[in-house]
Amino acid sequence: MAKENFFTISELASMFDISSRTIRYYEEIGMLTSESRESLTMQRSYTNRERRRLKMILRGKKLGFSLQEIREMIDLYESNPEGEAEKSRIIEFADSKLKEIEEQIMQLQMLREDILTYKEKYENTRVKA
Amino acid sequence: MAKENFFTISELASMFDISSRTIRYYEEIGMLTSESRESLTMQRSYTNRERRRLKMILRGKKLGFSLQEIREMIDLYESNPEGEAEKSRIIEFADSKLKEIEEQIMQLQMLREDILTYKEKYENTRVKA
DNA sequence: AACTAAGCTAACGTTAACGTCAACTAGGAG
DNA sequence: CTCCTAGTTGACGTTAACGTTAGCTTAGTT
Repeated sequence: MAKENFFTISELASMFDISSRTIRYYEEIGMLTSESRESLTMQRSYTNRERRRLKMILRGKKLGFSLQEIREMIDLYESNPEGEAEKSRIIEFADSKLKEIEEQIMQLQMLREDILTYKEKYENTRVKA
Repeated sequence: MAKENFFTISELASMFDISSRTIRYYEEIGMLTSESRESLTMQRSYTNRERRRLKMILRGKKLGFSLQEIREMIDLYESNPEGEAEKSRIIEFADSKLKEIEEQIMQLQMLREDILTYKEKYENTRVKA
């Protein structure tokens, strides 16, 4: 019943308004994997799975994280902890990321307040001439 | 009555745990200005004014903005609009930045939720062996 | 058959944001 | 006076994240 959703590289690229080169680069550094290539044409093809992964990557970028940091967060999503040690290591990592994110949210809210303040200052300012 | 607060470059650097080179670089690209140099020794000196500016710059960086974007936002704080046209241009810029920031906050909150979800998933997972 | 569009690999180019290093100077400590 | 520390100006080096170009293949069109 699964819809046969396969995308070419340029289709996937235009979905997110990025270049094909960017997608190949993400694969190059192991952040994205293409389905097993058609062994004849060597063309990459993507499914919704990769589309979601790419979406996560781009969200991370918009938030100011490096590709390396994003990779670690995605690994978090996909990791399957073997043993209690790894499990708690993962949970610790998640907690530290959560703290970081909450701090970032706070800072953004402060920045927002600052800009609002200055904006209002201008709005109430009589302009010369 | 103003306290005589003058900092050397390395003092200012260590306040924020950055290098002197970074501060010189910010001056190089015109994001930071040092007080009129001692014309003899050519040494830079900074006041609380520059300290605040630097703090804003570093906050912007932590939030993922480029130095160029940060410069524009700081210009916003310091601009003194000449004429109605510029005034409304500035207000429009502020509004667009505010939208961007609010969007970013939303995305961060979603990311936070995602990580929380995955974290709980792991916490409730029995680990093999 | 000839052409065009889309994809591929390999490799070099580019920009932002500094790091690093060399060669110099000014100000104290001993 | 000598040495050490901290500062200065170039200028070249570095890394992440792609952009760009060349040379090749395959698939579909006229």
